[in-house]
Amino acid sequence: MTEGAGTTLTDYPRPSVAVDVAVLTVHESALFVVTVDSPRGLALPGTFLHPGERLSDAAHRVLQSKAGITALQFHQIGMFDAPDRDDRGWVLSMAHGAAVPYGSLPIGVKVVRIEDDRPSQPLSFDHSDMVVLAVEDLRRRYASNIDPSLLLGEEFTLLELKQLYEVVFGNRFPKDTFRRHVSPALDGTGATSVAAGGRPAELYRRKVGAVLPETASALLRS
Amino acid sequence: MTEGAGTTLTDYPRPSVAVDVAVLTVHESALFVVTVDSPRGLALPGTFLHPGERLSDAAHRVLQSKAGITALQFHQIGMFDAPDRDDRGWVLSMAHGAAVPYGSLPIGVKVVRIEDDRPSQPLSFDHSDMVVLAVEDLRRRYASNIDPSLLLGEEFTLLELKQLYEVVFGNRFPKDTFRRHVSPALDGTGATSVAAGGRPAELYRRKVGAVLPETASALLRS
DNA sequence: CTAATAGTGTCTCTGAGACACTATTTG
DNA sequence: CAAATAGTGTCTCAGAGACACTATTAG
Repeated sequence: MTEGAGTTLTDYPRPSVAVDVAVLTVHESALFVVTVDSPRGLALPGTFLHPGERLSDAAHRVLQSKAGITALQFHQIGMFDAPDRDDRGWVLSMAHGAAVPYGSLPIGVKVVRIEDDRPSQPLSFDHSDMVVLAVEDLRRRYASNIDPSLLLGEEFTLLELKQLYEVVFGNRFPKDTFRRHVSPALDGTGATSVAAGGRPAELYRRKVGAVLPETASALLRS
Repeated sequence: MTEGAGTTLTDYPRPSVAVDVAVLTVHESALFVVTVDSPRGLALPGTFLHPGERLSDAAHRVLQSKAGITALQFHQIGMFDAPDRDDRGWVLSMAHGAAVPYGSLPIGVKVVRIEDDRPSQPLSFDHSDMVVLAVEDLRRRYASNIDPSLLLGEEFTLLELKQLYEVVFGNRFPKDTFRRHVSPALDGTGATSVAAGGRPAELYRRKVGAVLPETASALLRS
């Protein structure tokens, strides 16, 4: 690999490498993405990579420091490499996706609604494109596994799960069909949620290692 | 995004950014990946990013210069960022995947067979992991579209397509079931291939914009 | 009781996979 | 003709989606 034959690195000018994170969340039957105010306008939280730092560590660091957010997993969405994408110079940015429960966000965090799979307000740089890709990645992951980002807690009712999936995929699902698609990947605890004016719903847990069948994907993407 | 508030870039040390390419091809009923000899052993073709260069341009450049290969599309597979992954220093590498027909490879190109979804010989650095991800990406793309990398030409018979898919997915498919899954995404030309000891097969073209249904994915991944 | 929500039995109809048949070529 | 490969008609059975019914709570 990688150039020449020696044991020294080339002395080409090197790019700055940044990390931007699209933190998605669900609230009021809609998807939202966390944003911060920057000198260049509304943007995703981002930072430059520190020496020797891992990309996911930088993603973790910037969420903590700029928004007080702790996310469990970061997913590489794509490297944005247009030479003129940042007018401060040559900056490559590794876009990351993450998802956190709305209730875990610190108060004061700015979120932008996602409508028609795009941010409802334009973001700076190429950050809107990053959000689009992050939503696609979220759907791909949610079509294979049950709420892998733990937007719901460890236990949840099937209604809660269905409503979450309806927001993530922007679709409606019949309750019986939805149930039969996802239940093979769930373990029912005996416990029930508190009744909300009707029969109490059973609480379910994700089965360890369970994956949704390909047929579930067909339903979800209608 | 991205640190501080000013209009200047930070003066942190910057990583070298490399591009490595896993060029996959199909030959003798098996998947292969193109490799090059490097001072550190068998490796994927790779190069450092030149100033202002796009990642895909670097991928194109390294294939041309190191192996004489021209690929049509490059897919970002993942950014490999372990700080100690390269003993020459701090080198991030953007792994790319590509696929080219075996017949388009220049003579003398070294290929390594892929067995059980891994290179049959260990590669240097983290390049074996890159190949694993490139194969996954290839399958994801081939499950959604008909031979999107044009490993077959513009026209092909259904037998050729089936054999290609059997290699890519490491599966066998019944000819009639396979046909019924893929034919909605194909246009039949009237023409036929030259007979090979039996009835000549019709030649098909990819329908523009056609995608394979989710159900096809279930068959392919058996 | 009624209202409200949770969960399931069951019917229908599509369509995937299997099998066998027909079609078209070479020798 | 036989042999070989291409392509299709059709049968069966699983299962997805729809509908309606039962179950369990609150008031």
